Amino acid sequence: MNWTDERVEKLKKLWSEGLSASQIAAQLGGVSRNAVIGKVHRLSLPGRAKAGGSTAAAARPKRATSAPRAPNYAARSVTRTVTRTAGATALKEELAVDLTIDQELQIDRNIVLPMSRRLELTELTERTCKWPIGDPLKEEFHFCGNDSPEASPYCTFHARLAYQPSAERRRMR
DNA sequence: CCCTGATTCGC
DNA sequence: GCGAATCAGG
Repeated sequence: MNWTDERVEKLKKLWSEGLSASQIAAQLGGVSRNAVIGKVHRLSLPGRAKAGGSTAAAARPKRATSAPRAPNYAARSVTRTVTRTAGATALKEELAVDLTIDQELQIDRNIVLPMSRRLELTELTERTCKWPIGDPLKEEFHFCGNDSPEASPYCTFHARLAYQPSAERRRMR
């Protein structure tokens, strides 16, 4: 694979967006993360903020200091709205999620869903969350990609959604 | 062990 | 210029 103008342009774009070298390599295809890093240097693109940082640390949105969680021992349901733009149309998706106590969600302000690494199908590995996000027919479709423990197909968050016992069953217990 | 970027150096 | 090997780090 050679560095066509197109590929270089894509590299620049993704790098500036804070994707890791390996993620960029996976999206470009046909190159290793070393190749990407090497190219980044040759282009003398700005490096990452701190050396040896982990997952797109520079681009990771910093979370506001967490607000105190309401001490509520009953399960409750929360509806939240996610807005995204598709073309000129703003779509709204509503997710109703059953919350139990001490779920590591932030009910805080806007940041409701755990950040995802927005991995492409080809970027998934044995230990990345394979929870699909978005419409498979659309460009922005991706997978969660967060760490999935113990060869689980999902991260801890999505495993709870995937394997959520029915409300009935929970009441029985 | 998993991952990250940085550097070196033979090609 | 390229990128695998290696290094340094979380």
